[in-house]
Amino acid sequence: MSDLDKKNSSKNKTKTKILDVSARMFSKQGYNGTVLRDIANELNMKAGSLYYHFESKEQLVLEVLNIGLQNITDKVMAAIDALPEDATSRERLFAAAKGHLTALLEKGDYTSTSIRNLGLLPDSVLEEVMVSRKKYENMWRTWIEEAQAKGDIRADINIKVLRLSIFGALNRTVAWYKEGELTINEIAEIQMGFLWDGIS
Amino acid sequence: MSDLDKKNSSKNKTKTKILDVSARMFSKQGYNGTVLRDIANELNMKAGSLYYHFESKEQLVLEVLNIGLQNITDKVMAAIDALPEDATSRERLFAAAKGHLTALLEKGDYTSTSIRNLGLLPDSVLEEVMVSRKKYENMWRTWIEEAQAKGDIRADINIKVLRLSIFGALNRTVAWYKEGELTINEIAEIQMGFLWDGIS
DNA sequence: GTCTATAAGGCGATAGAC
DNA sequence: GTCTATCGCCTTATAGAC
Repeated sequence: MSDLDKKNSSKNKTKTKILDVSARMFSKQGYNGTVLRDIANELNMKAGSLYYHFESKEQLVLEVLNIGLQNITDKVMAAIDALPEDATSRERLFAAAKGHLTALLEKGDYTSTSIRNLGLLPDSVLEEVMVSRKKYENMWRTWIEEAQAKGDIRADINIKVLRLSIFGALNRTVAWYKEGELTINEIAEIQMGFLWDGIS
Repeated sequence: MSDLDKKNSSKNKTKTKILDVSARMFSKQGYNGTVLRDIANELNMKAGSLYYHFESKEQLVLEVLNIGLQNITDKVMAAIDALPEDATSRERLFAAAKGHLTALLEKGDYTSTSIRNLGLLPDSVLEEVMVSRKKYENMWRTWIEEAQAKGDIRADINIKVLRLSIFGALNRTVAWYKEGELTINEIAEIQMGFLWDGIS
């Protein structure tokens, strides 16, 4: 039995449901603003029962964060891998942005838990999640450096500030995105378009 | 005696100190992650004593939020007012961004409390602070609309997404800014430069 | 696997002494 | 204005029945 099968087997169905509800509440109300009783209530369970599946609240939020980061990494990697070998820097960065934003807004409860709570979590949790977070950021760093090396991003551009500005603009989208008006891909296209081509 | 004098008179010195400490802790640890005993401890006081100055924790955070918004509005308005009559759209928006970022990073405890906690606060607090927040956002909306009307921002630019992207990029700066490397004005200049001129 | 019951401690807030 | 003392409630977490 593969890891994936195990994850979705009935054995762990309850655990998955707990994670889903937790992700939703952590991302909406914050880690400190979410109490285990609320999570249990939503599942018609009692708070104590959660401890059969998780050994602590910290462990629970840690799993949510790890799944979120995995989701976003997978989505962005898939978007990049789907590109042809000879894709331009522009295509590469726009594809990455679309993947990032899709993971954030579509299955966003897990991913936006980290955005909403980063800096507000117990230190022990933060430390554990930082490693994979740095890895994800490094992927972007690489793509941006390559684009600048090829001359597709001007040499005078501060790419550290650029990367942080991209994350800033994209991540903030969770605070104002409403389904219906613009598609996720359109928003990513618009936001990256500002940066790539300018607005003037 | 003017309002300003009253604010700084010895009569309200303690209240001001409580606000300062509260702003720092709310912005760093979040509203729900900050307990009144921590605030009192920092001031060599007991938690109960805070209630001589504030009627509740909600009232306390509300005052912090209002001061923060006032700070940022004042700073941005001052930056705009300092411009000559015939300033260009570019100068206007860059000046606003510098003012915004300065208020955010320099006296940032008050201002970043709202950024850090928005959506994680009691509804009653959120409602009260929304009015002035909308007013501030409307100032930006106006400047951006005027710039597009003058043709300084291209007609095909989605200015709603633009405004939200500017806030996203600028506000996120609180998460990574370190004194020493780049000045606040340089960061604002760089970030607005990406948007105005593009990076390619 | 989930329940009830409860421990052990933290929280915001209040009352009254000083 | 600040203190001590405490109330009433809520929180995470555990133990043992079912």
